[in-house]
Amino acid sequence: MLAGVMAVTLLDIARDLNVSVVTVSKALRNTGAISTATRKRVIRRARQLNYQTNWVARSLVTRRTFTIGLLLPDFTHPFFAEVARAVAATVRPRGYHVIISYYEEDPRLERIELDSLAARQIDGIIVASAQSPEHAGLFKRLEQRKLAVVLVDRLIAGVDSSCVLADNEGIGRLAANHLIAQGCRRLAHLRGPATPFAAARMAGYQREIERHGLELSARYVAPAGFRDDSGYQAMRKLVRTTPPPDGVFCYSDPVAIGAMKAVTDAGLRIPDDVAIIGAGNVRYSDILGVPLTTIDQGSVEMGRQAAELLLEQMSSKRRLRPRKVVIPAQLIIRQSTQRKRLADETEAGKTVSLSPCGQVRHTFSNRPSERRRLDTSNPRKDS
Amino acid sequence: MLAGVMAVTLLDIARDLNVSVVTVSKALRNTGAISTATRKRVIRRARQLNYQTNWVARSLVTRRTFTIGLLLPDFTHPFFAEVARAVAATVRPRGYHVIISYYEEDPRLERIELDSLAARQIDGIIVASAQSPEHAGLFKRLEQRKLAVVLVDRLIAGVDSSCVLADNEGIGRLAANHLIAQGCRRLAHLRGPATPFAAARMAGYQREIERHGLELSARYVAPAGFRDDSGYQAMRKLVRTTPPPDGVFCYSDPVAIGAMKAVTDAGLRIPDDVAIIGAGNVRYSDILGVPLTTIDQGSVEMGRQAAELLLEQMSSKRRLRPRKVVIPAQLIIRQSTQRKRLADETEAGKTVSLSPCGQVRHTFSNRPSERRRLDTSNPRKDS
DNA sequence: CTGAAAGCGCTAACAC
DNA sequence: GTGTTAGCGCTTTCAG
Repeated sequence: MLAGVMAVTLLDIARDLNVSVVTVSKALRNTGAISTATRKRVIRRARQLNYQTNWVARSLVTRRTFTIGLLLPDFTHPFFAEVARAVAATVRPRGYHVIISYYEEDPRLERIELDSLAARQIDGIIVASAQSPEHAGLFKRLEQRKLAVVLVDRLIAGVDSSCVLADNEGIGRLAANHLIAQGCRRLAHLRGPATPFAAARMAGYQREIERHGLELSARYVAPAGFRDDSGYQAMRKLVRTTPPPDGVFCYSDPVAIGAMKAVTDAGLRIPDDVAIIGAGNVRYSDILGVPLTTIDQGSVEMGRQAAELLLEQMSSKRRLRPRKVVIPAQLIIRQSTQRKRLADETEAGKTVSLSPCGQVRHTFSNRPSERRRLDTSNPRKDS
Repeated sequence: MLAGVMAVTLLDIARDLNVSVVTVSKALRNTGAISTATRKRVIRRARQLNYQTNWVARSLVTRRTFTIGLLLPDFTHPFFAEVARAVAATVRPRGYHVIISYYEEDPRLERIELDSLAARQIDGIIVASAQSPEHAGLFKRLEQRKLAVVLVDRLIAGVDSSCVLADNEGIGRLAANHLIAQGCRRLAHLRGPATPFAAARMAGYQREIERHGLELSARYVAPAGFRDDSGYQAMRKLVRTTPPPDGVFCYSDPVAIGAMKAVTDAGLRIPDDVAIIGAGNVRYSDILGVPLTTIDQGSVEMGRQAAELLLEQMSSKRRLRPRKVVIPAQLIIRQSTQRKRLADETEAGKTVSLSPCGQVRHTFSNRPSERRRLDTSNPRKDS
C-alpha cells in the first residue's frame, strides 16, 4: 500500500502499539485515566505517523464541530471584511474555524445559506441579517437546535438573540452636530436602504438638526443604497436643487464617495460649497481626492464582541439571557467637512484637536490612538 | 418533549412512516429503486418535520464534506477579498461551502491552518501560500490524502499542484512600457517582499526598461512590503535622491498609495514630477487624490479559475495532470501617470482611448468593458 | 489503569 | 421496491 494514501486512524495506532483504540483516544485527548508511560508512547507514535484527528468522526459523537458560520451581505465590503477578520481572530485561539458566507442582500439566499450552514452542524452563527421580522421564526428554530446565534450590525424585530450593533442613532446625531458646527445650514441626507438601521441613522440626524432649531427639508433627502453608484445618482439630483445643500450626511462611505464625485462633476467644491460626511470609516477613506470625514462604526470591535458573545453562549450549558451590545460611534474628521480651517473645538463639549492648515494628520493604520475622535455618549452594554 | 429541541433524523421520519431508514435515505437523495408513491410520502413528511441532512454523519460515510478551504495571507486585502468572493461564487452552485482562513503572512501559522483544515476533512483547498520550497512536502502529503490542491497567486517551487497565477513578468513589462511611453526616464521601483513573484515583477520591469535602451539604477530600487506604510517609508528615501526618479513602479496599489503620500509630502507633483503606477487595481484606487494608474491582476478571474480547477479535480476519480493558468494583466490608465495630457496612443501597438483633459472616465464598477486596457500578450493556458 | 460494548446519523451492498 | 446488515472513525460508559 502506498504510504499515506489513506489517512492514519486511531485504529492504526492502536494496532501498532498493541493497545485499544480507546486508550489511544484518551491519550491523545489527554483525558481519562491513563498511565503517563502509555500516553507518551501513544503521542510519540501518533506524531511519527502524522496522525490527525478526523473531526468529522469526532463531531458526529461529540455533537460539536468547532466551526462557526459567519453570514454577511458581502464580505468584499471593507466594513464586513474587517468584522470577519475580527471574528476569525477572536475564535481561532479557541480552536474554532469560520465558514464565511454571503448572500448579496438577497433574503431568500440568506435563508438558504442559514439552513445549509445549520445542516453542516456548525456550533454557532454570527449573522448580519437582511430578514424582515416575519421570518423571525427562522432564528427561533435555530436556537431550538442549540445553535448559538449572534446578530451583528443589523437587528431584527422579534428575534431575541444576542446582538452587537452600531449606535445608528448616535451616528446620525454625530453627523448633524458636526455639520452644523462647520457652519452648514442647508442640511441634506442620502438615505440608505429601507432598513430599520438606516432609518435610525436618519432619525438621529433629523432629531439633532431640529434640536438646533434647524430643519431637514424633504427635498434634501434622497434615497441611495449601499454602494457608490447609488450615492452618485442620488447626489446628482441634489446638486441640481436651488439652492443646493451645503452639508450632506451620507448613509455610508461608499455612498459618500459616489456623492463626492457627483458634487465635483457639478463643478462644486468640497467642502467649501458642500461638506460631505460618510459613515463606516472604510479603509482608504482617508486617501481620497478629498479625504472623507466619516463616522467609525467600530467594525473590529463589533466583530470581536460578537465572537465573544458567541463563544460564551456556545460554551455554556444552559441558554444564556440574550445580551445587546452597542458599539459607540466615533467621529473621524477629515477634509471633506473642514470648512473652518482651524479649531472647530467644543463640539458636544469636547475639544477636537486638528492638525494645522486643514491637513489631515498622516494616518496609515486605523489604530484609535492615531485618530481624532468624538465618542457618542457612553458605551452602553447589556441592555 | 419540546418540539424541535433535537434535530429530526432519518430514523424519526422512518418510524413515523413505518418504513426503514434506508428507504427514507434513498427517497430524500432521489436515488436507488423506490416507488414514486413512497418517495413522495417521505419527502412530504420530511418537509413537514423540517428535516435537514446531517452533513457530519453523511460525510463520515461518503468521505466527502462538500466543504473546501481557502487559505489566504489576509482576506481583508481587497485583492484577496475579491478572489475569495469569486471562489465562493463559483463553488456555491455546486453545493460547496468555503472555510476562509488567513495566516497573516506567517508561514508557521499557514502550516497549522493547513493541517487544521485537512483535519476537518475538507475536499479541497485553494491557497495563496507563503511557504518556501523546503516545505513542498507539505502539499505532497495533502494530495496523497486525496485532498485537491490549487495554488493561487503564488507559486511554490517543487510543488506540482495546479495553479492560477498572475502574469508577474507581464505586469512588470507593462509598467515599464507605460512609464517610458509617458516620457519617464529615471525609472524607479518599490520592490515587494522577498518572494519569487515579486522578483518576477521586477525582472519584467527591468527587462523591458533595458529593451528600451534605458537602465534601472540600483539606487532607484527600494524595498517595500505589502502595505501602504512600507511604500511610504520606501518612497521617502527615493524622493531625497538627486535627481529624484520621475517614474515609479510600485509592487502593489497599497504600496503605491503610500508612495504617493511620500511624494506629495515632499512637495512634488504627481504625475508631473513623478509618475506612479501600482498593481492590483484595488477597489477605490480610482478615487484617490490622484487616481492611480495600475495593473489589474484579474482577481475575479483568478478566483473563478482556481475554483474551477479545484472542482474539476475533486469530481475526478483519478488524479488529474496539474495545470497552470496564467491570468493576463491589464493596464488601467489613470491620472497618476498621465503626463502627456492627450493621446498617448499606440503603446505596444494598441490604441488606448483616453477621456479629454486627463480626466478619468467615470468608472464605478470594475467591469472590463468600462476600462481602458492593454493586455499582456495572449492569455496562456495549460502550460 | 485498560478495554469491550454501544452508538452518533448516515450510506453502501446485498438480500429478500 | 424494500429492508437487513455492516460499517465510516470516533467517544462514552462501564466492567474488569
